[in-house]
Amino acid sequence: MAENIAERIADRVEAMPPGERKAAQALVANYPLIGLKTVADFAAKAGVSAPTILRFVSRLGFQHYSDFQAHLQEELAAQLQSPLIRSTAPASSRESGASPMVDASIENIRETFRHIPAHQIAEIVDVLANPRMRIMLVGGRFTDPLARYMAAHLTIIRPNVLHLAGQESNWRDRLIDMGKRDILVILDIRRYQESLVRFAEKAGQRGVHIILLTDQWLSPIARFARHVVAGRTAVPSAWDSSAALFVMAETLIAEVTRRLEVESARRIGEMENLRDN
Amino acid sequence: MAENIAERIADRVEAMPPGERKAAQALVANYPLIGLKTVADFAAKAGVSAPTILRFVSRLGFQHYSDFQAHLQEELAAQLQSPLIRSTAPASSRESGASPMVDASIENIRETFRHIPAHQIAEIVDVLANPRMRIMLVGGRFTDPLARYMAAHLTIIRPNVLHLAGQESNWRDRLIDMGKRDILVILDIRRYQESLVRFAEKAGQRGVHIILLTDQWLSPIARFARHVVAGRTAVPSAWDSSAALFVMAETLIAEVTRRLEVESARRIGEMENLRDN
DNA sequence: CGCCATACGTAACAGTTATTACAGAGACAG
DNA sequence: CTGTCTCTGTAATAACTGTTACGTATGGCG
Repeated sequence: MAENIAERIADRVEAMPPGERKAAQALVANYPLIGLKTVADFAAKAGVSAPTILRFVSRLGFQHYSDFQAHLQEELAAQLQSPLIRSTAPASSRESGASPMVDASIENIRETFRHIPAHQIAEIVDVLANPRMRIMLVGGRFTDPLARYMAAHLTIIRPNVLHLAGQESNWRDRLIDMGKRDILVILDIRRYQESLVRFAEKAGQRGVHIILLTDQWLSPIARFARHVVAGRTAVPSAWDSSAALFVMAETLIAEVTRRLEVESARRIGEMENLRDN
Repeated sequence: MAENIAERIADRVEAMPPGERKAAQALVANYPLIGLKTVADFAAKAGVSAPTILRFVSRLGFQHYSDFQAHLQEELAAQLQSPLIRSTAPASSRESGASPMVDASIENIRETFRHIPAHQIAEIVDVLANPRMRIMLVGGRFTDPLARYMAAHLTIIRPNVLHLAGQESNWRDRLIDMGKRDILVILDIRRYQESLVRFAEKAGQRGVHIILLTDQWLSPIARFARHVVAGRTAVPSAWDSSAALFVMAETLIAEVTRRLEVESARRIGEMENLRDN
């Protein structure tokens, strides 16, 4: 379905009459641009008539010339999106330039991932991908949105995902139900919130598997956590940046999704069924 | 004459009226493919009418839309023919080591900011830093946490910041109080949520100043928005990445904070007083 | 040599497109 | 508030585009 048009041509070019073969040659010769022009232009370039072009695209499986063009455009779009293609770019603005804020964020992301061994991420993913464990997520004042972000994705691909929202008292009472089969993902950066620390401590005592995402100075929660991920947060701003932790969150989400591919596919299918009714 | 159209846009975008500026944004956001489609398609993507598109290309120095398209095609042809890009890729020499996910995220951030002129960010900051305007923030399924993140910061440095949480019906009823003195910050990436579009449309009709953070394919809300920021989202994952938009959010927060430095310092002082009692 | 099937182009048609003129909406100075 | 100027969308139009039907040419086979 999503196959390349160039390949499709190569497959069928032998079975084509001479005129259409000329069309095929002209198309691959300067692929794919003439395919985006009008039928008349295409025909002139190929040295055939317009109807021959239409018969050609019809043989490729497209009912309308516009379908054919749409397909070519999609291919082009995918190709242009791959980041490495940027010859027309002003090369100067490349290395830095954007803004100190952006440069610092990128540097933070790089540094954060350089200091984290791959096996540590793998271990966390193992834990998060275990469907028999219940996942709870909570964050501080500014990091709670990141917890929500993770929860929004995880809850789609696996069961038993819960974001602890609202007031501290709300989730403190949940402690009584928590135990060794629970995972607690905590996000906490400066200034560390006492309420979170207390909560984490009690959860740790009950055997909850704590995964902490924090900054490079390490929240005191690190003492109770089984896994600690430290992200760089320094940027030229009055605030600390959570960008590195955000990318970390997305990375974890992506990996867990990959791990649960089969299970989650079925799960998503069921969800869409439920939505249709 | 043989200059790049993207550069030509960057030169003249400041002198353009708002509608044509939206056209410029839409074109730069996914350059250059929408420029190769029909005027009507281009107009729909940009959220303006067809004549505005024609005035836009006219301002770029093209007498006919077809001239404009021809120029774009030549650029594309030159770009596609130069094979140096992929082979001499400098990204490998640079330590790309981390992971494809991280590399893609960094590249997305770079690309996003490269496509956004500095004055556009400045304009948005101007609006957000106006204390007489009320700011409301809302997001879609996965982007709502970003709205929360922005709200959490903005609400500290200035008054009248409100995150629209929960069900659609909750905020739809707020429309009646909304008008020209309101700013609505909307985050919306694929797959765009109908409820958000409807909400934005009605808000736009009431004169609300809409700032849209979306992906490179532009949410349909772009039609109603006064400011559109398009972030790259493609990563090697089953999900789209909001990392670029996250950095954009942090950048906006940082800039607004800087702008309001004096006012917010007093405000923060008062807040701490209130907390101590 | 004659018949048939396939391939191709010409020409007409219908739908779509770019383009233009015009009027309403909005911003701004007086 | 009033007039003016800029900007923008609506609607009509003229050019063009894709598409189809049809006739001609060509090559193979009896």
